Amino acid sequence: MDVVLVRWPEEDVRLRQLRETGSPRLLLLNGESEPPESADCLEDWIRLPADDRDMRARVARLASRSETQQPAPQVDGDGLLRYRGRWVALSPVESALAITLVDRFGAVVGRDTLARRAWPEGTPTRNALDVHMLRLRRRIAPLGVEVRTVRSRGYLMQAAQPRADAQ
Amino acid sequence: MDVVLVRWPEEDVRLRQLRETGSPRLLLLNGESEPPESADCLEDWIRLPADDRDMRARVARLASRSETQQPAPQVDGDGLLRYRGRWVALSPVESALAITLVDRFGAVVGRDTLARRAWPEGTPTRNALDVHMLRLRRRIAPLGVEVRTVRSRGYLMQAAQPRADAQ
DNA sequence: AAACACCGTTCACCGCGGCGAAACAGTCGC
DNA sequence: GCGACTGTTTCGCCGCGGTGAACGGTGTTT
Repeated sequence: MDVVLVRWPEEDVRLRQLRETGSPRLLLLNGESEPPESADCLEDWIRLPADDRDMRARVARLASRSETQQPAPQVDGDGLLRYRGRWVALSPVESALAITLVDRFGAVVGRDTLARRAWPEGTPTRNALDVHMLRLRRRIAPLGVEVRTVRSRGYLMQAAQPRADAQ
Repeated sequence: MDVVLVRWPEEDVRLRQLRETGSPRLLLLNGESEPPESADCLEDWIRLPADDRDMRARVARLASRSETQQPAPQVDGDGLLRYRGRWVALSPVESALAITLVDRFGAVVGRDTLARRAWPEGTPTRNALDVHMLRLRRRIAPLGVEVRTVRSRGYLMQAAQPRADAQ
């Protein structure tokens, strides 16, 4: 959803409308005006005159909040997994698995679901899925994407978490 | 909860700790630093030198948000306990216990209620519930959730209280 | 006050099964 | 023929659920 810029306090009527509809909005404070008191997470403000970078950063933050979703990777028609401007090539089996995982990014996908997508005719062996998952993991690691195992439930793809093993 | 002021980018180690614990924080940007990209509603930033009113306004807004936001954890259909954007996988028994506790987040749940939910056919031994509760406690601790004992009444799940002892 | 029963915590251990990972082998395309 | 892709076997770790036991705090009884 687009972030709306509102001059404040001049456009307070418009501001009230935006608050009701829940639109993300950035208030542009003129001169010595008092900052608004709203605690709404979709509202922010900046005092004019403002650094252009700062304004863009606040707009971007509001936009990111309004989407609520973390950005998911994409698998294009050529078997490339794209994420944050970078990509890696996937093999056919890995593509099928990645598409299924990306489709439910951040949520668990069952082993049976993955197996059906990758081998509609029937899984070759129980272990085949494990091995391909291992290969997929290693392939996508450089992009900052990881596949976590949820024991006896399935696998989950997400943005790589900062490792806590440095202790 | 008090709002913490963090110099940025100098104190990025401290910032990471605060993000993990979910403490509201205001980043003080030095000179020409780039604004941070976090979309977290409990994080805000301001560029130095700053108007004192503006700083107080942002601190007040963060404080207000941290008070109004007391989200309960959620147990999704795949046995993941989610809290503040992070999650841990629970075993089946732990899921049953966690669902019951989350259902009455902040209130006491009797041992018999928990036992019936986890073992509808009857508790295996007297000790089973205690052991699983111990395991659940340790599992959810990294999320900042704790289970407190109310003697002869039951257990209570809540956001982890800051420890009084040094760490 | 001492003894006791009750309740809860924590640890060590076992059996089972899911999953990870390496190594090897077969197939296909350039 | 070389490398990429795929499938299989094998080994072994570790998560999970359950049990017994030691330990400690609390309230009650004698």
